[in-house]
Formats: sequence, C-alpha cells, structure tokens
Amino acid sequence: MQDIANHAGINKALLHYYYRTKDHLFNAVFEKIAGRMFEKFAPVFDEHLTLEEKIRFFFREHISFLQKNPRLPIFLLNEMNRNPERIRKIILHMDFQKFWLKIEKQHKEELLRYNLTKENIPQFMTTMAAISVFPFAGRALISAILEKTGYDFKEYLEERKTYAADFVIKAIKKD
Amino acid sequence: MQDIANHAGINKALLHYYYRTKDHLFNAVFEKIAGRMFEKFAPVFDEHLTLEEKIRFFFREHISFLQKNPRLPIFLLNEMNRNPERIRKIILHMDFQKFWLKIEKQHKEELLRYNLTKENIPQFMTTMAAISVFPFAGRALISAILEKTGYDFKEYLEERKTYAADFVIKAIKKD
DNA sequence: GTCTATAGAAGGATAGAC
DNA sequence: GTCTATCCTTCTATAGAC
Repeated sequence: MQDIANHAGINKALLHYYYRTKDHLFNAVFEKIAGRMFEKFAPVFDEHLTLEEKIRFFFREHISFLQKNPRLPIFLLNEMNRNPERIRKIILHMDFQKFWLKIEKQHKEELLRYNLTKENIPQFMTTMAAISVFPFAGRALISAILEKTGYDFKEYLEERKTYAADFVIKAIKKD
Repeated sequence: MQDIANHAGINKALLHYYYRTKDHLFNAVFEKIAGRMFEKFAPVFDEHLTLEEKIRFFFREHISFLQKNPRLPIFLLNEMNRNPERIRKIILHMDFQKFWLKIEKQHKEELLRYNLTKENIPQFMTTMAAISVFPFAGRALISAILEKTGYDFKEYLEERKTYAADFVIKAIKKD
C-alpha cells in the first residue's frame, strides 16, 4: 500500500479512504485490467474477412497489444490461478455458443476446407491463445535462451506475428 | 513461514534453524522443483525415433507429466518473471547449439521434408512448449470456459496429447 | 478530500531452555 | 535437533485534525 501510494503521489490513508481495504483495491485494478485482454478477441469475430485473414488479423493485433502490455499475461494467469472462483463467475455470464455460431454462419462453405469443427474448437482456440500468450508469459526464459543463442527477443516477437499465422493455417488446412 | 511449518508439522523456529532465512528456503524449493520441468525435454533428443515420433513422444510425456504436476507451470513462470536474473544465470551454463546439431545429425534427410531450419527453431520450440504448457498455466480460465460450454477439462487434456502432435506435424510438413 | 499519527495484527528472525 | 517465548519490523487499517 505504501509503494502504491508513493507511485500515486498520495499517502496510504487516502488509498484506504477510496478503497477501504487492500483487497478492494486489488479487485478494482484486476477488473479494469482483465477486460483489456479479452476485448482483443471480440473484433476478430466481426470483421469481414476470410478465415485465414481473421487468423492473421488475430495474431498481428493480439501480439502487438501484448508488446505494449508485456506483463499482462503473467499477471492475469497468476491471479486466475490464485483465485479460480473469480474467473468462473465472470465466464458464467458469457455466451460462447454465440461465437461458434457466428463463425459457422460467416464461413459456411469455407469451413469445409479446414479441420475446424464444434468438437475441436476448444483445442483450436486454446492453441491460438497459447501461441500468442506464451512468449510473454515465459518471456524471462525465452529471452534468456534467445540471448544466449544469438537471437533477439524483439525480432522474435515481430517474426512471430506471421510465423504463428502461417503455422496455424497450415495446420488446419485440409488437402 | 507459519503455514509452511504447520504443513510440515514443525514450528517456525525449526524452519529457520534449517534454512536461516525465508529467502533461502524459497530458493531451495525453487531449485528442486525447476529441474523437474526441464528434465522432460532432454530425453526427446536421445530416443531413436523419427521426427514425427519424437513430436508425439514429447506431447504425450510432457502433458502426462504436467497432469501429475498441474501447478508447476504457473509457479515457474511467475517466479521466472519476478526474478529474471536467476533464470538467466542458469541458462548461461547450457549449450543449446548442441541440441540443434543433434537434431540436424539424426534427421539429416528427414529434415528436407519439414519446414525446420536453424533460423526458425526458436519459433518452433516455443510453439511446442506453448501448446503443452498453456492449458496448465491457464487452467482456471480454460476449465471455466469448458465447463460452461459442456466439455470436460480432463478429457480435453487427454485429447490434447494427440491433437497437439497432429497439429504441429501438419504445420511443419512440406508438400 | 487529504494529511499525520498511531493502533493493532502478522511476519521474519533469534535467544535460550531442554 | 526441537521447542517456547519474544524481539523487532512491517503492514493494514483507523482516528482525528485541517
């Protein structure tokens, strides 16, 4: 609380005046921050793009967003792990069925050319998220290894936007 | 320290007798635990298997290991993020060049049929790790979504061992 | 609303008996 | 080696002046 007060240029007493307890303050911060992460997923479903373009769009936008907020993933993952009930309650109010129906409708014939079904959509979506998020969650490890082997982490991230898209598209294309 | 002492069935004083400070205790725990995670990567390079079999072997073994230690990823990721210097020092003493040379040697002709080069090996390796680790790091979020949409997290993990392997192999195969 | 001062609890660490 | 008792610091939270 002292550190936060210092950063805010006020004192501890005022923090408690506004938030009453440390717990309330943390929740306020968490909820403000958590929203930003998931907002980035939504527009993907609305853009008038082909499936492939949507995948490219997602990686480009999501990784760019995380480049500006590199500590967000580890913060959110850690907090969701520490307090799973909170995220369960948030999820309960969301309609995921809707997203899949949108995709099915928008890409009816297109879907025939890809290995994407209602059954494997959880595997696919978590794979997308994994590929985008992990470089930031594991940043300390990855940038240490890259540094050691003569690569640059920033370049690695730039490359990843297209590598990830190419990788995923190739993986799901029927032929 | 009180909680740990309780779990161990001793008292705080004895913890300090053995580890002197809380920091020393934490380091002892971290080093003991961190090793287990990376041990799982090593045998992949030694087994006499084709590249595809190695990929299948990796996901099967690594995800099985994490099923038994589901909280390991988030603990390690969080701690590496909190203290990047520690992991940098550990990495400094490892020879990654060696691993790539092993693969190049063992799979000389085979490699011609895959999109795997010295240049994109960091992208590839981090993608493998991401796909395996993320379901556990993001367990709270993923199992909340799966629950909500009528899937089962345990089944999801079992399926993932083969889904991940199929996905990755398809992604890197030239044709 | 914003501050200073301080209460009250908890945490890390040590002293000293056995 | 293991315990109890206790010191000292840090932390959350509140009281009360302005």
